[in-house]
Amino acid sequence: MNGDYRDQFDALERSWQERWERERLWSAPQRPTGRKYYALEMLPYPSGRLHMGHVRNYSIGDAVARFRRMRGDAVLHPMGWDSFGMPAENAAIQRGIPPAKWTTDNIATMRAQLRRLGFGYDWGREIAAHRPDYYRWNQWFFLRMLERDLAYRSRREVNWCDSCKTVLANEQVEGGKCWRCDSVVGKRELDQWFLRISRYSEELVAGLDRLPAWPEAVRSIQENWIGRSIGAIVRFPLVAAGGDSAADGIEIFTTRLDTIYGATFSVVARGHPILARVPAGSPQAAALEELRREVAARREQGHEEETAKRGVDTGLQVRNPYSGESIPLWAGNFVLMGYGTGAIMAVPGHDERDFEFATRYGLNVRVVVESRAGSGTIPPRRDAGGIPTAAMTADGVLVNSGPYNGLGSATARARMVADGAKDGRARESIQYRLLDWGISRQRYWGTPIPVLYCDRDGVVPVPDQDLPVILPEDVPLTGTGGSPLAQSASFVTTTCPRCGGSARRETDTMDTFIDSSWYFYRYCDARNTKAPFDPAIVAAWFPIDLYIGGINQAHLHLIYARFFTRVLRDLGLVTFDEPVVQMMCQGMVLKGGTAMSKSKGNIVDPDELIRRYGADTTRLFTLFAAPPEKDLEWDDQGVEGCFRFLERVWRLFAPRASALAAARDPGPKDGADEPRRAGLRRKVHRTIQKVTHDLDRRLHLNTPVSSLMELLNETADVARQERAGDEPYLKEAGRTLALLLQPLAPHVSEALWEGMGGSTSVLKEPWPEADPFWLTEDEIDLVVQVNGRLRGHVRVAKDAPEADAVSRARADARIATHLEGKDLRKTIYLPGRLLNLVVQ
RNA sequence: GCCGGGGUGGCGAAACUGGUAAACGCAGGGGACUUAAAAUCCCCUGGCCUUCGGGCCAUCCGGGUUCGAGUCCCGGCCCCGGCACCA
Repeated sequence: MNGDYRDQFDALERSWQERWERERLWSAPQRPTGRKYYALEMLPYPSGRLHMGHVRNYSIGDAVARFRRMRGDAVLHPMGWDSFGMPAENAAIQRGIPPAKWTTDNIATMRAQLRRLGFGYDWGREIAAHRPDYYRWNQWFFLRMLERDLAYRSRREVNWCDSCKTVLANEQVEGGKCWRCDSVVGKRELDQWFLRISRYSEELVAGLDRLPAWPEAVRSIQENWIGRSIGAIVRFPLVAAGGDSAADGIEIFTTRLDTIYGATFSVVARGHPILARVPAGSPQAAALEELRREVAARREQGHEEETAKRGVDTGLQVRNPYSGESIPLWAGNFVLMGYGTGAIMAVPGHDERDFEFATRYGLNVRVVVESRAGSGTIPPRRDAGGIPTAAMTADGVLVNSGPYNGLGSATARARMVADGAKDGRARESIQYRLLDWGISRQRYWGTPIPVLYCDRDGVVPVPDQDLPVILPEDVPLTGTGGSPLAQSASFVTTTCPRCGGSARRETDTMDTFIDSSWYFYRYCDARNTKAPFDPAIVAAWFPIDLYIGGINQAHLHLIYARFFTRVLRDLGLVTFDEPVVQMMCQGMVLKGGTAMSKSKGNIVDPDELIRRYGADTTRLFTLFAAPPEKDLEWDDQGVEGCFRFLERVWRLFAPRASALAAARDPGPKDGADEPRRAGLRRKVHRTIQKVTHDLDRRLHLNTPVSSLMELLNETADVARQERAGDEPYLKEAGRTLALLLQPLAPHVSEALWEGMGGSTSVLKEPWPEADPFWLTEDEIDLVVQVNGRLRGHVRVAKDAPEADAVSRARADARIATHLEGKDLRKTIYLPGRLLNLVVQ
């Protein structure tokens, strides 16, 4: 250990990386015995090269993994590749590189980058989604879901990205645009495979309350996304020509049953089955057809829903089962077939949308809820003729509501649904915004969906023993649309396992979010060829103690992962509901105030940083510059600062390393009577305490770096005036620094440790423990306040009686001036901390 | 509009459960070393006033609770994120 840090960090880092791998230090046991820790970071898509977001994510995870390792936990810290997806296919289309080659080349590059950063992964558990030994289990899970009616085929309107030529799940449409290519998403009606995530809506939303160590933002996003509404379904019978209630009718969903006496019309979605009752050839039928055509055309082009509400009077009438009144039935563009029952009762007096619609078409507005006196809600605004000019949407007191007059809204809702339930008019209902997960993709680079179509037997699942259905390689990729697999005759043509006749394979592939919905289980038992994993091994490693990734996955991957876990539970493969105990969402890495991107030209290249400063500096800066969950503004000079810190560590300890290695360790209370040595020892032990607390309980990674900088500064102060006999104390400081640095700058940590006599990797050393003796002092500087304002300090014993502290304070000249001529009314005394003198 | 998260020096940020606001770092200023520069090392750096002892004002704004509030409560402003014809 000598020479300049600058000249040797590269060789030093590489040699320790080799040593970690040679000694297999990150190889986790097949099954942990004793305390375990599963540290997981979101697996990367192999896009080509690592970006700073990856570096930040993985630096945080590696710091925690190294810390836990030194604390003695069996640590599982795996890495893998989310390697199915469209960029690979686009590379093939644009540059003629086979997707598999593009993908494996990128993986090789990025794996080398991860190694060069020194991240401690158990590479023996590496997985890649595009490999048949992984995706066969996607197929296996799909078949299990098919058996349980959790996977089903349905024709419905789906999101269509015309640029990506594929269907998108709702979760993958952001603000009406494709999450991947940002082009406008339209609607198409297609036959698709769906996973019945809606069966778990209630569980998924209720389970959020049992995730206290998840960020509030993630829970809130998921809650909004699932969108639970409590209300009632009410049956409105159709009014027959003669005025009687007909046998059929419509069901509406409402959260405001208390306003039902104000329903002056009803509106159904343009695809509602009741519209079959509109007489063919009637003017209403023609108008309806016109509405459908217009809306469909606009939607296909990606104009989501129009802002203007439009509708057609169907000429049909339905009967309000509470008031008995007959009201007109309309079809409207703003009612969605996919939510609730596809039909609403319209209460324009108390609902803004209904009011807008009623105003446009001159329909009646009736007030049935008045604001409660003194409630602070605004009463319905009315024009001179007493006609409301806006909807009053707040709860209040019922009027014009027959037997329910005078009741509060909440009471009325409860009573009305109970009354309705008795005679079948209404029933309580909870609706969710969350729709089933459409997983069919008309693309090549994904998991083949393991079903086939037989003319005789219909949809036939591929038998388990025929898995995996291998993704064929002889497929022309043109990007012109349609499922590429349909072009491979040898793939499509097969025989039906039931009748032996000819059959066609499904040519769509699975959404790649399937791949990442269960990969964290596979890590536990990554080479299992008989099953996706051994439940006993998963039981030993789970749950994931800490999962780190971007918050942009909150309503995507993080919901799918929770859904899959529940499916696995129902399959008997796991015994818990939630896979992740603690979730951390790291902030973005910005430069110049915006996210790094090629188009903005503000990219910082990890390789360049490693070349100039090394992995330790790169990691240290990403940890130091901001707390993990906040966005990090890149600062080239800040990076220099972190490099300087490591240089200073080196300069302080390298020249004296062998002397310190030879020095004895200080005894428990050695140096206690010498202020500079005692001061240094106190700093050492306080630093241990602070760093441990921040890493263990708070997961703050920026403050430990600060603490270690402080320790270095104080050690340097002592060393500057070094005296004979200081070696044991400098040794303690240096060795402690080496140990505490391991999670943050592991290579320097190892070199320091070795230089000062360590014979093994720091990873095998126990995490240091603070000695309580050095955490307290007998005499302390007591803070003295007068009326809550700092006026000075007095030196007293740490447990001095109050009277002593007060008399010492009075004796202080400065404090005394603030007490002069005033009465001491009260004293607040916290021994060892603070004295507040309240005077008047 | 609804839901969530935030506003602390020139900048990134500290401040554990209410107890010395601004630790640590960056930038800036001054000094040492040097023929010089770089590097390194040391000191200073929230604002205003000062008789150089210190005093006053400061954590988005306005109130409140408290001996004491960046931290707790009420009201408001601004920024960021999510959802948004969801009945």
